[in-house]
Amino acid sequence: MNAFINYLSKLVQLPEKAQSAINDITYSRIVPKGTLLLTNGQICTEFHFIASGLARVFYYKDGKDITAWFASENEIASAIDSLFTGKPSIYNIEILENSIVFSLQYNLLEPVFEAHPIVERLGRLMITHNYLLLDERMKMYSFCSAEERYELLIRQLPNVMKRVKLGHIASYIGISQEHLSRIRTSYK
Amino acid sequence: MNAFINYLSKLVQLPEKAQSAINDITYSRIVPKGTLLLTNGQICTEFHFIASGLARVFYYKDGKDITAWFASENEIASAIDSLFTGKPSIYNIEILENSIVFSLQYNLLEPVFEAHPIVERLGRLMITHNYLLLDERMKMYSFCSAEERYELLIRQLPNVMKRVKLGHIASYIGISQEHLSRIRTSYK
DNA sequence: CGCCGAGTTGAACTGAATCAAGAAACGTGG
DNA sequence: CCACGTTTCTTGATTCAGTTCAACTCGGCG
Repeated sequence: MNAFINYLSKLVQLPEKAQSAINDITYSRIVPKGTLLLTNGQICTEFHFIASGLARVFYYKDGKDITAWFASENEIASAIDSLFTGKPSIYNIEILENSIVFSLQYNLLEPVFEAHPIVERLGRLMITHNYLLLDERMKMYSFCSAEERYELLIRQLPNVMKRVKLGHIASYIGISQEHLSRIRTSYK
Repeated sequence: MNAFINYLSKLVQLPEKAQSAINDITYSRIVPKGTLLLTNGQICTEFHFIASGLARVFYYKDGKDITAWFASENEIASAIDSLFTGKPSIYNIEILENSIVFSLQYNLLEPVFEAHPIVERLGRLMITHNYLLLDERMKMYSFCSAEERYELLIRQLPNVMKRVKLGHIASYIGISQEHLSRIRTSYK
């Protein structure tokens, strides 16, 4: 059982057959730091499970690079806007550290859903989980000051914080790099 | 076929049996303006389909009332933080206009999922849809000015805009009521 | 050494909040 | 149908959080 199936198995009990059906449409590889798994404008047809390493999802707004999401060990990185709609994505997916990535080919998933309703459930649970995360983030965004957002972040993603550039974090919580730098130094 | 089943049928083709299984755990009623379908601290066990009328989901942050979501005709209103986790909700659900509401008892849904995998799919698609909406909103939040957010809003929810109080809209887009008032008058 | 990217610091500026007061709109009872 | 209080919306003045731009520091690396 590989790292990806192991991750999925924590969400639902997956019978052997369902496991191998998923494996059949998934491939794994070592991805070097700096690789772009997706560039904006492309259609995203895979979703990526980061078995080890670190990825960042970002987009451009008025030429500025805005971090939308970080995905570290045992997390998912994908351009949901494209994956679920079939339209070109506005997101880029960048690998920040040498990583082991499992990529599931979403466009081959439909027959697996048909054959294994348990996988349908798995999909539902995974989206639900991410929906709750996003809802949490949304609440933090509206009506938290820059300081509060920073404090929440170091509680929520302490490990990621140490591994990424300051500018990436700043755009993730919606403030300028300079201001984040000041907040940070004012804490001790 | 009632309004709720009709709505669901646009997402997936629902066999008769699945329809009646859903109907069995759903009840409809007329809810007068001003009713609170949920108060924060309660556990939310139902999700509500607004067949006609208007609802608002909100929470309190430092004593201030913050709108998290509007749901008008053919939309869903629920406290997802509680519904999907079983924990008490931070949200309140308020009916803003006399409404016809279909309430599905979520805690009775599990056996329906078991018996009808198509309903599992329905659940997945509904969450996916809402996830994309939230993602859209998140992007608008980060890195759009108050004006830009207002403009986006009148394009996205033109009908809701005319029916709710200014303060509700202001907190929905994360600005003060006074500032929204100024923005609004500066447009013509 | 000297360059280069990343982070820090400073000063001026600005978008938006807050506080406070007034103007409309609304509903209710007489 | 009007008078009243209550709620909602607008307007003004002040304040503040956070941005912007520019200069500077620091550590790594050819």
